Amino acid sequence: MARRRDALTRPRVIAAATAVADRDGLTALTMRSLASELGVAPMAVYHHVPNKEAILDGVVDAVFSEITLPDVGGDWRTEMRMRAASAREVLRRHPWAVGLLESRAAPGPATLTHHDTVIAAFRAAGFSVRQTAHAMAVIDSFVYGFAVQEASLPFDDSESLDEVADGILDAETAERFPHLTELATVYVLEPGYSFGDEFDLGLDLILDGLDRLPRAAG
Amino acid sequence: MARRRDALTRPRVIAAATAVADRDGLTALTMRSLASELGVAPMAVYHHVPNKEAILDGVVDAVFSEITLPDVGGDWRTEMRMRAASAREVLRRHPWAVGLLESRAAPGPATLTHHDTVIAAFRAAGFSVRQTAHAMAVIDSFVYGFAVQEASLPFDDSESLDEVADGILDAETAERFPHLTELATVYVLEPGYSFGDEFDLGLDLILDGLDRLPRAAG
DNA sequence: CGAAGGAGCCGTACAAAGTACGAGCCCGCG
DNA sequence: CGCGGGCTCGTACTTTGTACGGCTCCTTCG
Repeated sequence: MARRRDALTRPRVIAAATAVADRDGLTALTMRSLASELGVAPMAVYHHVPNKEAILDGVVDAVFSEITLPDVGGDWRTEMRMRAASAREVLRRHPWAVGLLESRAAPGPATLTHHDTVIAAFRAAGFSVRQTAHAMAVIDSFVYGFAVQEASLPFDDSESLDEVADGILDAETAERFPHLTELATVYVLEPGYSFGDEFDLGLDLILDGLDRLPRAAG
Repeated sequence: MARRRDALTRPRVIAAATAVADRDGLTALTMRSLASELGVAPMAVYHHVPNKEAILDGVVDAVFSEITLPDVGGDWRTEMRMRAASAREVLRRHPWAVGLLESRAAPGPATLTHHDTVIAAFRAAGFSVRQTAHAMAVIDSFVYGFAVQEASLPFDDSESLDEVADGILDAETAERFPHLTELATVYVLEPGYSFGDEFDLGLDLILDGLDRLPRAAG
């Protein structure tokens, strides 16, 4: 099929789009920058993809494919903790992907595979269909929402957030938002704090809650 | 200050932007459509706002201001349930807002007020600073993530999702994703199902988990 | 009451981005 | 060796954000 060397393909287009978004941000991902990344003229891309929307769909699905799938039949808490951690890591590697999720209705094959496998893992652990739906809704909401918050953090985790705080927490602000200021100064701004740690705390809280549900088999 | 009648103001600009986004979607919110909504020439807007980014910042803050604040000193579970429900409802009214959250680093005054009040409510209920941070991280992640998922649903909740399902769940798909198909057919596609119900379930699970934390005073 | 000044508004124009259209090129097959 | 068609490209049109400078009308002060 590949007539000439290094022929363009849909996967190569998607991969290049991901690379550009990772490197320069989602807004920098234009048909022209993408073509440049591929070493090709802008219009060449359109023979492998109908439009930019399709590229974004493909990119989201590619991101999903990076998430490690749970082992069906393994301990569900272990597997789900692993999957959630992997999802968070992937979404941290591609922060722009979270914003894309919201606008994409049609899931791709990797996304469907992901969900199917997760459902299988829950069912194998004795969760009822209904419980599985509940469990996935909570966990996925938490993971996505956490990713949204991480993406909107103005610093790159444990970077000099003092500077950032200084910009926001001036004297007047501190007076108007005393509780926010307290939280920031006595906790968030302490050395060693990492918002990322909240992920494990929250996830454990949710997994504990799910563990408490009455279940058929263990 | 308002020299002529119906003078443009920053709040009016933000409100009009919100209206356009609600009515026609975020992509339809352009400087030109916004100006048209205001009955004004495109460039007129720039005398009240430095650029489009500032409008989006303002819109996000305006959305936050719509969320009902918790009553500091009230029962924290009741208050937080109410706040979360309000937040979800607001984000359902403005589905495009979720995607904006991710790209906006600088919080506006309404956003700061919101967070400050929530912190105050937790602290008043006996949560330590650290526990408050944990609690907010879980709850907010859940709420945002749930909103993301709701926004990406291809149907308007309890609309004819049979049609949508028919499009996705053809014979081949059903074979490749058996667990997904099972979940869909025996639960999601049953009459009376609403993804929104998962919100209350998940929220209760989280609030239960928070309730189990050792706390100073009630 | 009139002139000055500035605030608010607008018309024009340009750069960047998505993409339609049709021509050119190059490969494998006959 | 020639041909057909898939891949690529150049050009150009539309839409969007926004810089620049002019116009207009209210407010203020003499």
